[in-house]
Amino acid sequence: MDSDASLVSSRPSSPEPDDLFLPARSKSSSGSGFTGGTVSSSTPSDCPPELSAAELRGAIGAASAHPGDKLGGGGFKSSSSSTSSSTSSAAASSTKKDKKQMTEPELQQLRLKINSRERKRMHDLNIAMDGLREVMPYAHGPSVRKLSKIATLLLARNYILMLTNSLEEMKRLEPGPKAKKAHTAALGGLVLTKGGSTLSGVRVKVSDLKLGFEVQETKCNHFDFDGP
DNA sequence: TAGGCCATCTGGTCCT
DNA sequence: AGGACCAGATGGCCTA
Repeated sequence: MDSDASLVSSRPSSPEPDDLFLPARSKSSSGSGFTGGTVSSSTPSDCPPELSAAELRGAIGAASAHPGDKLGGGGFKSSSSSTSSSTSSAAASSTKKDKKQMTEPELQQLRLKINSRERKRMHDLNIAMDGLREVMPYAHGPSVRKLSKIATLLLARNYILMLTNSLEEMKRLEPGPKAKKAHTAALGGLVLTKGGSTLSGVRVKVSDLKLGFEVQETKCNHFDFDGP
């Protein structure tokens, strides 16, 4: 059936979305309840938050170009979907005709092609969602169910707010040598450089965010984006 | 069994 | 014109 059913089956003991929707601003400075380990920013999922749609598209396309449509073999309910990729050229040619002039099989081929594209698009979206899950301060592992999509998004939002608040708090502190280094590195990982073309990565122990956390530089994927 | 979550299909709209 | 994006509909799987 669902090709991803196995993934879904390992559902997390997801916190209620309402629970995730904490007023992060008011809580962030109090240490937070996150229990995750380290957060790595070395994956494409830590791309800056203000990529344009086109840029995001390019990044996703580069990162998740499916070599061959495995979806067709995924065993979905539509028995005909498995032929979609192999017949895309025929469908493409048929789309050049007026739809009213198209025969039933041609219309069907076109439909299959469109369905296949949509499947791929949704899978890319899920890959990005998995990337987001990976960097969330939440327990990972085979025995732990995945965060749901809505929970992932809400948790990510709060996590960003918490980090932002932590940075603001650090700014207020007298910057000693260690704090200054941490501050700089954290900024590098979280803030876009104006007109910049790359993003430096940091590795932050979330549990230490409050108490002068460790920062260790890591390699980071490069993201091309247009500065404001 | 109800409800939550998900994948897929589908038609419409927007964008390049 | 073709592809990307979006939202509604549908049906399957899983858990309480």
